[in-house]
Amino acid sequence: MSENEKLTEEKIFEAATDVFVEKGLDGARMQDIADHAGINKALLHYYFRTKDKLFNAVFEMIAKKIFKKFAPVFDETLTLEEKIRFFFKEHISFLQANPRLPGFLLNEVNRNPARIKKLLDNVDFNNLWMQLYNQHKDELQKYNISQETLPQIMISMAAMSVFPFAARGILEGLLDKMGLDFNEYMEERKTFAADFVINALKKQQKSFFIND
Amino acid sequence: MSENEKLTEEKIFEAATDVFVEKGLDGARMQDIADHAGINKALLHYYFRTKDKLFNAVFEMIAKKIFKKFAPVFDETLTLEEKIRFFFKEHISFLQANPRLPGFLLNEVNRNPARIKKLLDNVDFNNLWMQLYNQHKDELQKYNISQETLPQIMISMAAMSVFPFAARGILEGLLDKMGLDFNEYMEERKTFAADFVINALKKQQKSFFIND
DNA sequence: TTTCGGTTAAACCTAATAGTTAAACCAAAA
DNA sequence: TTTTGGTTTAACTATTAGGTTTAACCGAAA
Repeated sequence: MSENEKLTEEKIFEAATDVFVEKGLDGARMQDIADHAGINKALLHYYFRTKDKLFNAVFEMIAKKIFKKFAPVFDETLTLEEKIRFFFKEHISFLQANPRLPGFLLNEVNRNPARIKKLLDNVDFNNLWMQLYNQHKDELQKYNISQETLPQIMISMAAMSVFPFAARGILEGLLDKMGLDFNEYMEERKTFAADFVINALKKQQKSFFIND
Repeated sequence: MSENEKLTEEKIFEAATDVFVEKGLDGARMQDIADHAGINKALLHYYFRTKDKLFNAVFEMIAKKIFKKFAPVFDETLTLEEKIRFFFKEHISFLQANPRLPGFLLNEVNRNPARIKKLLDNVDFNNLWMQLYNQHKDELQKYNISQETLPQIMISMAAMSVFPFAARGILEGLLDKMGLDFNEYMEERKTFAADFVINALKKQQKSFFIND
């Protein structure tokens, strides 16, 4: 019984995820979610009393899933360059498998910024930057990168990875007109973005060091 | 009379722009737009028969406004480096004055990609890339940049400029926790992004050239 | 003064939607 | 066999939203 219950709840949750991601909070319909889950509206409300509760559950799950994907950047066992390559490879791969998540998350957060507050409050970003800076102190100093520019760099990396998916509706059509395929383009981008960022950082090193 | 008519139409249009940008197509209410415009619902429908027609008018205006801001990149009178600096300064300034436009545009295009098709069909991108490539042939060859990587570079630039605004709901809270102000951050970003991209490109030059 | 076009007010229609309710259903456990 | 709990069916409520209608209003032009 409780087995069955879990199964139904999961079925609902997955259906709700699909519908909310595709249509957004405002555009989603409870009937549509019930249909997707293969159940009826009464049962849907029996499990998740209101649309809002259901949405919050879905939203929180997605937000956590996405933020978790940034974690490897704080993994200690890799060099800076390795981290950058690893990040783009992993992060873009994740987004290729979940291409609609960025647009969904960004839009819903913009509509209601309070939603993300709770999740953000659990993270000490100042500490994270410091941790990251200390992990790569020598590399960063060699490249003449101060702790204050770390946020600019990190946002730039996130931007290069996430933006094409958030702008997919435009980009896909644009690439299509040039005979390019979005997925191939993103495949290339994994290495392009890594090279791009690494080059940008290396160029910042003090002039009396020799580039290799 | 016709003067007055134009004025009312503009009033409605501006109100509709505000409401649609803030709430999105699904979240916007015709009554809300009428209230913002200081008129009643009957008159609103008298000027723009349906919500859809009104939205399309607003959407098209915004899309054109945004795309126009990319035009300077194809201006012939600047060097590549000048263009890059000019682009970030101008584009980020524009977005600072219109911070919600990116999120709005991206979201509505993702919900209904067909919306952007018409506008995209009027542009010959292959030709634009070629034009751009020819304008800076010597610089690009010196940096060892092929015509095929131009789209990657352009998207990266768009990403670096647009993404922070599209992700404003998250970024603002994040920066706040570090004692940073979003607007100051974006002010810095105008030069950071330009330096970043220029460095990345310069680093690509063939190894037997000397970086300066 | 009359006419006319933009405008208002208010009631109205219709469809959709979130959420509720109550009775019946049914498979599995007691 | 009886009980139980997840499930269905289907009708129902209340509310909201897009859009319509009609009569009245009002300032300016003829």
